[in-house]
Amino acid sequence: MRSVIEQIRSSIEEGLGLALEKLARDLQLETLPQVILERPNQRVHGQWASNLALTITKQAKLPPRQIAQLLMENFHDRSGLVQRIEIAGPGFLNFHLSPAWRAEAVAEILAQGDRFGSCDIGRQEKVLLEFVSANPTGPLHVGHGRGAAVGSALASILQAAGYQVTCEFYLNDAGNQINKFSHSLEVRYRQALGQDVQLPEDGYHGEDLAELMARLAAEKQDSLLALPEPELRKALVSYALPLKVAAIRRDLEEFGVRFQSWFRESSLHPAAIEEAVGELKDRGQLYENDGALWLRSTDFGDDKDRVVIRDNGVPTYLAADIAYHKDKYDRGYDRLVNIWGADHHGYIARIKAAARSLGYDPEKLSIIIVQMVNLFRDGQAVIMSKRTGQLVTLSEIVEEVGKDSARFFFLMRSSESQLDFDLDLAKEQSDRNPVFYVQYAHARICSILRQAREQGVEPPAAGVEPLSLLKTPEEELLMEELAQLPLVVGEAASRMEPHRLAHYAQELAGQFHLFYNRCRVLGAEEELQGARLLLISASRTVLAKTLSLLGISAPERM
RNA sequence: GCGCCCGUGGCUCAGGGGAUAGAGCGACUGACUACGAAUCAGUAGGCCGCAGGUUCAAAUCCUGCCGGGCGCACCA
Repeated sequence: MRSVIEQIRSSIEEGLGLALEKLARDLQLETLPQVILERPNQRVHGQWASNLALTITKQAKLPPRQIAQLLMENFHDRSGLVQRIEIAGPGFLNFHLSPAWRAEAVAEILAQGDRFGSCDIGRQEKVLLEFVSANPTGPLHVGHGRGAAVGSALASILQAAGYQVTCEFYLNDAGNQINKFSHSLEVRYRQALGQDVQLPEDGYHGEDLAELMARLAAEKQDSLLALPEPELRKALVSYALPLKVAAIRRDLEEFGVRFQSWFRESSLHPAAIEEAVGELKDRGQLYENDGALWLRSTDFGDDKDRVVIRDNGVPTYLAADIAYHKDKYDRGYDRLVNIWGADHHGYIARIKAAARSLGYDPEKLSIIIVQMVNLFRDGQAVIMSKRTGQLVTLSEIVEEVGKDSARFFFLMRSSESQLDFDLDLAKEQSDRNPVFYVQYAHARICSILRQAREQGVEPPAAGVEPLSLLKTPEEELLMEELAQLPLVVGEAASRMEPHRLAHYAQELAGQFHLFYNRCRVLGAEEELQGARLLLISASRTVLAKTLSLLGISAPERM
């Protein structure tokens, strides 16, 4: 089902399309542009505008305003909600809607409740959304936090936009870094037993591993040292790895992030990798050089060819990742989406090249790059170093500033911009903190509704009629803002940009606060009071829905 | 050197072919004996990094430069 605002838009687009076709016949135009409506940035320009006349002025060999005039004469509106069309500026067509549209839009919100905001641009396509996928060799840090926030919000948004979404975490539980992991574990275990051994330079220096091994040492003393080294390391990994994975899972849950699927890299070893490599070989995409097997990724736009099987016969990380992506493609999704940190952007070309080499459509695979996060405390950048294990973990952030604030900060900027995360601001419970601004609007509404109940004031049955009483500019602006949600969800989904929802939340909250300061709800004349109660109730629904799409709570009291 | 991202009011960032470039914070001035002042109103503040080009129209697209970040492994 399409929302009122979408129906109006498509009705105008359709009418304009027909007008254009007629004009094209009269003037014998050949190529017709697509009719796209835009929201004018100024209210005096109406609710919708089209630049159609400007785009065909050259072809038509007529001045744009004259074309606009012809289009306007040929235009018929099916929705019945277009009140007036004007030609403005260089040749824009501005569509002004009749006031009833706002009441209809708000009535729809009240009728749909938290289902409002959905749209169907996804047409139930199946999407596999992979994100976080951190190595289970250490805790999640801030960077993972941003990826987790963006991924989980995007999942909700895509779902609301009519996609079937599966969230997947790719668990690197095999390969070289597990070897390094096991080495570090052994060192930590021996250290816990009092031995003087040092971590390798490229080992995992986090304190978390030392703690784990101290616990194990307390439990088993030195009994494990009787094992030969490979067995010892294996035993340490099988003790530590599940605990690390569980810790990651717990940190994510506390951050409001859940995965339907945890895909283990180890499940690809060796059969799936051999199969993928075999297929590349059959397709002539591999060659041998210096004892290693190389993928001809330069054929498909990569900077250089890549080793798939090392000269010692061990597959590279890329080989596993190719097998993993082959598996994803073979599972039959319509779209694959990966969210990667900016430090992995150089990897895009080779994985896309690999997909093409296997005969898959690389267009199906989108990779969202999330830029780095810089933490600030007391106005100073917080220095982090992965090598020395000196990093701020996600759980520390959540503990310090709270889940809601952390999520909002991660989500309020475009993913492709670096993010300055001000810890002091994020935990500040004041008007400087945007997340409180939005939540406060919601709490304020709840407070009014609570008092209305206590006073025995009943809002009227929801419908167009009572809502038509709302005529002040603040009321109209609020109603218009509320109606936008399905469009914002659609844009955020199709562009895969969750930050649009965070911006919308702030705008909507702002519009509500403005209304609140200008228009008295309780104590207004009875019918108007009723209408306003309906309006704030719809506002509550839309604010709560927007926040829930972002994974942020909508408190009734603060 | 090559590749990707970013450069927009003092600060942090939206806008990514269209009409007078927006918001928040910060600064200044105002608004609570009525529903939550965690709010609202107003003022000041911009050659949208620079230079070319494409276009009826460029912050937006193209090219080149200049800054900043991140990558450039038979690591993951």
